[in-house]
Amino acid sequence: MELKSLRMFVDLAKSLHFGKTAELHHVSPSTLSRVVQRLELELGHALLHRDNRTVVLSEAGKQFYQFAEQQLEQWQLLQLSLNQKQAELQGKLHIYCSVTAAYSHLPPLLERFRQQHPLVEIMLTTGDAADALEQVEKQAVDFAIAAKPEQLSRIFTFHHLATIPVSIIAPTMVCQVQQQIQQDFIWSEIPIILPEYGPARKRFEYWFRKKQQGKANIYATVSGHEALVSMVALGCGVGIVPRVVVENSPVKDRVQYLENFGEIEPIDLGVCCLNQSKDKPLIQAFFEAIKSYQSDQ
Amino acid sequence: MELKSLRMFVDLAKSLHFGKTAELHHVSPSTLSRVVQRLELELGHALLHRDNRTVVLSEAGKQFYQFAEQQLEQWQLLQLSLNQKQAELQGKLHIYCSVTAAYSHLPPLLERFRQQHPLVEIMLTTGDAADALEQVEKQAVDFAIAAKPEQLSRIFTFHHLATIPVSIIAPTMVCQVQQQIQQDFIWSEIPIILPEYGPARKRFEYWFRKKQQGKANIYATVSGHEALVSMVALGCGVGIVPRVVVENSPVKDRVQYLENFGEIEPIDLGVCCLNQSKDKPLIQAFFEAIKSYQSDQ
DNA sequence: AACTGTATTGCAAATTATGCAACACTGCAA
DNA sequence: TTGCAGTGTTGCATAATTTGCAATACAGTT
Repeated sequence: MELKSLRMFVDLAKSLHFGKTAELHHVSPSTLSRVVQRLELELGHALLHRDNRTVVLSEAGKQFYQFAEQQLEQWQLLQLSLNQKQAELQGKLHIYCSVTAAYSHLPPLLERFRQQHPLVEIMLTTGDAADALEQVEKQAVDFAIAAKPEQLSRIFTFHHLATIPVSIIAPTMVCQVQQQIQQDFIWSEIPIILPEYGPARKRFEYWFRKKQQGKANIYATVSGHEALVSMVALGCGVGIVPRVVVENSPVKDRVQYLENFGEIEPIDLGVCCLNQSKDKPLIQAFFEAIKSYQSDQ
Repeated sequence: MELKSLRMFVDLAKSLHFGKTAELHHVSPSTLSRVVQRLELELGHALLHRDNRTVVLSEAGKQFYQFAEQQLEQWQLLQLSLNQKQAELQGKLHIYCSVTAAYSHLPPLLERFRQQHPLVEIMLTTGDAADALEQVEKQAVDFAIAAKPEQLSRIFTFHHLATIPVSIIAPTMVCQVQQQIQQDFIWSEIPIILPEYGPARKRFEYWFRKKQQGKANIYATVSGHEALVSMVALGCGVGIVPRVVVENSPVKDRVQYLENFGEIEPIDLGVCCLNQSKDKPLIQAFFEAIKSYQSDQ
């Protein structure tokens, strides 16, 4: 006996019309017919007397109607009570993430969390995505939005948020680099800009090694994907970054994606905290907000 | 949110042990784990704090526990109330069925019905199964347990009970008939005993016509499948009857089934009443008892 | 380090729910 | 009497969900 079924029955009891009630609940009349039949089976009594012309509540149906309204009301009271208790939660939450994630993935999660916990103060530190796990480990922050490394230490709890494609990008402006990629594409001659370390860099190294194209011509290593995009846009070289960083960059029109260079494994982006932290009320509440948000997608 | 899920949660809240509670409810621990997770998703709050060693109720879990117990109690009160009202139902119910059905199919249905409606008086008329629909149509009875004819008139409501195989039977005693069927099996020479009319007879006629074996040597036609079985047992001929009649006959050891003579369509046995009668409280109650019984099988 | 017991999860299989389309049916109009 | 309109039901194929096996993760104990 689902709450959804109870809501349908309550509305049917008021309208006494299968078609209209079905439409109200965005189901087909045949579905509503079966929902009612299942309720009747579970209860062991007919709830309605009906044929193709008339629908009336039976005596059992009248009692069940009251029961159903009561359940739905108690459910709402329970949720109100729980949400109010949650709203009472106070304190400060330290979050670390990249600039891009601060634009792309954090806002809806924060909105959901703050809806439920308006009294909790958020302190956000942004920086290089590759530093995220270290920040968590040092307990400089409560949790971070981070890319999952190949081998995640067992001291962390990781909750998946999104799968992020990684791409190789080049400048769109006319420059030596662009000429190089449009003519003879010799990888070992093209200046490459890499992150200092982190999942994107590891992917590039792995990918380049697979290509077996000699030594990479590393022009620069930068701290932070966003800076990397800027350098590529300026014509300094080609680079490898998560797509979402490009999409959220003010210079996204000045870079282009290089396609057809084989598969680069996407990044598993998620929320990451220490195992020992996950039972802390604030962190637990945040994880619940994430799950609640994700189950509504 | 199913009542079953609530019951599981309530027991889990008491035992704080997934394995034991799963066993109590005859499900696997993985199922229980998921049931709880679905409740948590639906509620938007964690109900338990747990790892592989400890399970404790969260604050939300404590409130939900009270909510769940309340729902289950109210559900029981509702059912008690409805069943008590049903028990108040009085009157007389006239039922017609064959002798065999009176032994084979009616008892559990009557038991279920009388559990729920002890004050209702039952009047049972037994007779030839082929007369069942006529008795209903004449309103000599309220309903009958009958075989569904090929074309059921639209004035009847029919509720399926069982699918009854139909068989050809012969005597086991040493006699002329048995010698005939063991030697040259010439159908047109074997004495055949048929019901006067009804679904079994129609099936035989259809089946024999398909066999294209000349004119049937009809030795006798009898009123009632039970009498037919007796005559076959006495060596008077072979006959065609629903298997269940044989199974409930005192002379069942004196007849044998003739196999490998092609498919005979089984009988669709059910409860049958007039459309205009089905909303009568007593008849409606009986149909509800049937459905309740059937859903417990 | 190995073991034990417990809760969780990937995944294939089983089960249930859904909606389309057809059906059954009744009241009404022609 | 026939045809139509509107309504609720049902067979069945498909989609969605649930279940349990087996593997996994993990913490406490030895």
